[in-house]
Amino acid sequence: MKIATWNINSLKVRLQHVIDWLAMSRVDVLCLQELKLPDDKYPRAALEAAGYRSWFSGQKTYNGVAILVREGLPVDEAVVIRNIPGFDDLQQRLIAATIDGVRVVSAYFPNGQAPGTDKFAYKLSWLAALREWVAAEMRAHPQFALTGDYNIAPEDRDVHDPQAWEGQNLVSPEERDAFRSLVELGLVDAFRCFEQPDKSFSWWDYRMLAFRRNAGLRIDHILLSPSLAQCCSACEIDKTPRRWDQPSDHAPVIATLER
DNA sequence: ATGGCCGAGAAGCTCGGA
Repeated sequence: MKIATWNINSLKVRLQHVIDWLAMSRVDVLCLQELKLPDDKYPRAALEAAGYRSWFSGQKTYNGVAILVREGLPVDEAVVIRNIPGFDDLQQRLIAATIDGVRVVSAYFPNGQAPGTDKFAYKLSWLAALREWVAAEMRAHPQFALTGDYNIAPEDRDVHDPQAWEGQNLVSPEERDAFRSLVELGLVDAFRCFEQPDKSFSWWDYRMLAFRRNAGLRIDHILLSPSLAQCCSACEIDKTPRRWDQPSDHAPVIATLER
């Protein structure tokens, strides 16, 4: 089973990219973030024509997440969850589904703007609620994958210029502590299970020719429960669609599970 | 030189993103 996560920064603009990338990557599950469209504008039919069924939680203008599942894979409709249970939130940032026995989460973590702001406080409270829910969810689902745009670069090697970024949003100690607290639940960063090129990133600013200079951050992640980590044979960032015309600023991350 | 680029939605601008 191949699972991928991709922040597409508007599904309306990037629909053809998603369809083209599904055709070339042949992933079984694709988690999307930043749909930026309401449920009634979701392009369900076009994605079904491409061979994928969708579960989604949309929102006008901002946020919005989806899980695309290749036709033929069984999905337990009864246990699809939208948003973090018990965390009252108008922003649509999380959806979870059980696909062929694997609990998969597509999450769009808050950006946080800057340490000290209200948005940063919201990010930390969202992260705390996520941690509590994930702890319970892992007990119920031994095969568990937490994928998405974390908006956290967990270590300095995930940052193109750690000195310039020190203390800033996305790399601050509070955010990295929250990331570590997820790892302490037993989750494994699939990308770091394998040899990777230096300066591997998943996001590059649209400005300053950042992609050409590889001035990026690794903020999109696939964290796996121990039993899934054990059967993970590969994890990579696919920079191909970042080179296409009118790209998303993020590249997809793919994990391969031998199951 | 702390802005540059995008997308969305309301209007030729502001907000949010990371």
